[in-house]
Amino acid sequence: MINKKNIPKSVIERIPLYADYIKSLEKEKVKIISASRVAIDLGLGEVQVRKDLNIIAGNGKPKIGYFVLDLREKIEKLISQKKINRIIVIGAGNIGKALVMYDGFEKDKFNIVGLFDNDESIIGQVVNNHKILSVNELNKFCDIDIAVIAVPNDVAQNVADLVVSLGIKGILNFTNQKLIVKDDVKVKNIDILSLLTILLIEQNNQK
Amino acid sequence: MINKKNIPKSVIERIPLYADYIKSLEKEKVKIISASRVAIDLGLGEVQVRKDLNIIAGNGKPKIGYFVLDLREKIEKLISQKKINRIIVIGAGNIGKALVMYDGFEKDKFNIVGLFDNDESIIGQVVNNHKILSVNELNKFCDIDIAVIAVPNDVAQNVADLVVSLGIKGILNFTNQKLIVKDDVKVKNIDILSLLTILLIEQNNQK
DNA sequence: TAGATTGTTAATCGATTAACAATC
DNA sequence: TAGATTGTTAATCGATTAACAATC
Repeated sequence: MINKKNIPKSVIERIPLYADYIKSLEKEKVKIISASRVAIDLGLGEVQVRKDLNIIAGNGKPKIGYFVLDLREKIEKLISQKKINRIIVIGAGNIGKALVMYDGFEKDKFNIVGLFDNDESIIGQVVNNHKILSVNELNKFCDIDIAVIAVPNDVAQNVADLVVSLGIKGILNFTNQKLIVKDDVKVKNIDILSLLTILLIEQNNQK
Repeated sequence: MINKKNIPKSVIERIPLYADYIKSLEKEKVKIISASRVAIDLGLGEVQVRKDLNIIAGNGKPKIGYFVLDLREKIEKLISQKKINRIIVIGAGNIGKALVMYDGFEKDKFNIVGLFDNDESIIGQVVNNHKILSVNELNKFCDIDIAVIAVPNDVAQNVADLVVSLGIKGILNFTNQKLIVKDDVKVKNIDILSLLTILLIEQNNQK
């Protein structure tokens, strides 16, 4: 694959925001948009948006703006070459089940293709059309883009090791455990207790 | 209240990590710890830890290190004056229910004191000892530290407005919707679709 | 041409890291 | 005293913002 220019981390993190916004513009049949308009609508700085869009798409027309269609295509290409991305969820507890029940995925190019657990007493149960499978069957699945880990903290690292050994390159980690992985594997953490704690500190620190 | 020295955002975000670590040291009866040991155990830079601990506690003893007990007390004070912090969950869908079922809260000084929804057909149901209440009853609750918003996107801002009007100063937002609030109200977003998208971009961008 | 908008270069800001001074 | 560890000051790095140049 041809090497892309490296996009700064901070810009990458804003791409989903732009993606949603561009989608809404297309729905409203807007054809052309200026950076300043985007900035106002998203509550960002104008210069920042101009720079971001330049990095992301890089072909705005002075005096005119950006073609919405082109922006959408450029952003789509950045996000993924594939139309549908395959996700597995490991851990069929409360969080795992909630994810499988969530119906916002299909619309947004994510497809949950497997739900796994190691608890014999629930394997075989069906949650929203997904049969809970044994983790032993994990290796039968291929071409997985992202694994969601929603197991108890103390087995999280083991599960991560397994997932990495299968060649999966993206992990969404719902546990409290900091996962150690090779650095070509990307991990995002959703640590609810930490976020609650940070909220308390920020409240407390502001008085 | 006396004004504290302002702790940088980046340091605040690492405090939960240190807090957990210090707790584990106390469990193992460790009395004294050095910054370099902390750095190794947490996989952080040594200088960063030294600076963080200095900001957080600020009374390390050269040649000795930090007293674990003192670190724990300083961190606790930063996190909250209160022993137990009161949380409400708004939205008794999959995510809301999963949160109420989660049993890691009590141990960690968070207490869910109310679960709310506006769907008449589920109000009155009981989830893990929490009766689902009507959002109309929200105003009967006081002294709430954090509201978790787990409702459909299109009503998220309304719920946020309500929550803010009740004087709540911390929001954990599970919706896709960017919430607009007064700036003395702190918001943390858990946007699963965005995180999945960022994972795809990072994978794609690295090839 | 003049004005609006993009794109680029420079300045600022905050966070991290490196080098060194202080101290028990 | 010497060595280990903290604390501080300076350098570096990345992200944001400001100022300006380019252009349709």
